[in-house]
Formats: sequence, structure tokens, C-alpha cells
Amino acid sequence: MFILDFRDRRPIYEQVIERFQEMMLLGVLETDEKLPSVRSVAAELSINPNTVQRAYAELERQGYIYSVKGKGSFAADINSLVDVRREELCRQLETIARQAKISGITKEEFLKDAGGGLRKRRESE
Amino acid sequence: MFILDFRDRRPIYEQVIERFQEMMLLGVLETDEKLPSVRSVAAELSINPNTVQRAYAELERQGYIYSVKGKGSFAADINSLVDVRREELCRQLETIARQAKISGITKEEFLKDAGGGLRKRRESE
DNA sequence: TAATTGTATTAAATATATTAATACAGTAAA
DNA sequence: TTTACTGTATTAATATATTTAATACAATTA
Repeated sequence: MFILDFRDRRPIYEQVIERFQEMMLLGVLETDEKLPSVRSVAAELSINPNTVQRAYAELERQGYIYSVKGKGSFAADINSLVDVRREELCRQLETIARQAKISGITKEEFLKDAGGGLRKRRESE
Repeated sequence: MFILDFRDRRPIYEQVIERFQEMMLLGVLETDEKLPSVRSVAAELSINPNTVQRAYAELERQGYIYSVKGKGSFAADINSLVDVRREELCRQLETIARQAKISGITKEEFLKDAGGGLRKRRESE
């Protein structure tokens, strides 16, 4: 499924949240598709079910998934969430751009790096 | 001097580190200029001297300052650190660019936001 | 009925951050 | 030399967040 990065200082449940968000945004998980159960994710990642449950609860609070007791957790329609995500990324981008300016990086250098980051993925388009 | 953001989830000592790094990169603190003492910073920010000491120790480890017992802590020549900082920002930029791509943000939208972030500061140049 | 699902609860363990209270050694100035 | 300031180290207590552990219960499905 995916693996955890134990060098990452952030809590495990946040990594789990991010991985599932990515899978949904990338279409690996489509709308109404079933997510693996809390217990199976816990077993696969060798972490506690409570930690997975915390991630799922947060994903549901944010509108990424919906859960039905006895049935499972399912990917929600995330089309309405794109704007929220876009705003968050814009905030992060402003923060790093401010840091770049402070560090004496020119606009040209910054945009060059940004373009590189955008292009360097596996070509899916 | 500066203030702390208690809404920030990150530890206080990290904020202290960042603020001093910024002051040095912006030239507010010049090479060999004396930083305020551990105890005075602690008093001004109403935090424990140990917390400031932790920030100073990390700043010294990273090469931003040097400390002399009995004299004080001083801004180091940070010219050789710019590259390290540039690489770190580049890594962050790639991460956020990847997230943007996953979120379906086009290259044009991303670069537009990035440029905005770079320009929106008080005009010091 | 049996097995699986999400969910809730309580407790313990673990890690990290922060404060508190000292102490020591080096520097500078009175 | 004494006094007051520096950085540095140590130990303990406190607070908070994270993670694990061990259950339990209700709903669903086969």
C-alpha cells in the first residue's frame, strides 16, 4: 500500500492522512471506493489500530472519506475540496517564497526551481 | 526584538532559531555582531533561559553563530551557508510543487502564485 | 452464528518540550 | 579583587502529544 517514513518528525497519523489524500487526488482511490479497514491498515503498517482510526476520523472530518459502521470507510467525492487544498498550498508557497527572498534567491532562480519541481515527475500528462 | 507565535505548533526554540536566522540573512545582524545574551532573550520573550540556550546551541551547530564563554554569542559569516539554505528551500519547493500537481493545479497557476508570493513583501529593493 | 466493520473507552507507555533551580567557569569593568 | 555579566551544564519536575494496549459494543455481511 504505502510505507511510513520514520525519519519524518511529524506524527504517524498525519502521514497516513496525507497518503490517503494523495491516493484520492491521484485517482488511485475513486469516489465511493472502499478504503482498507482500520485494522488491516494497522496490521500492514505495523502500527496501532487507534492510530489509523485517528487518521480516518480526521479524513472524515475534512470531508475526504465517509464511514459506515459495519461496512467500512469509503472515498468521498472530493471535487469540492480542491479549492481548500489550493488555498493551503498557496499559503505554503508564500511562506517558502518569503524565505527564498530573505535568502537572497532571485525571482528567476526561484521560478526555475519551481518549474523543475513541477516537471520532474513521471510523465502522466 | 521579535515575538513568538503561540498558535504555531512547532516548538518555541525552533521559532527562536528561525527569527535569528532571518535577522542574519537580512543583515539586521551583521557578521561578528553580538547577539543578545541567553538570559536577556529569555526575559524579553518570557521564556526559560534553557529554551533560548537550546536555540543558540543549534544555531552554533548549524554554523550561524559562534559563542565565547564569558563574552557572548556572535553572528558568524554566513556566506558559506547560503548554498545549504538554497538546497533546503529547493527541496521544500519540490515537495509543494508535487502536491500542487497532485491537486490538479496547472503549472501556470502555480507559477502565478509563486510570483505573487515573491512580490508581495514590503518593497526593500 | 461467525467474522468483519467502524467506533468508543480507559490506561499505560513513550517521547518531546518547557520550566525551574542551581552551579561552574570565563570575561570585563569597577 | 570583587562584582556583574557571559555561555554552559545538570538534574528534576511538569506539561503535552503521540502511540500502544486491551477491551467492548453495535452494525453489516456471509
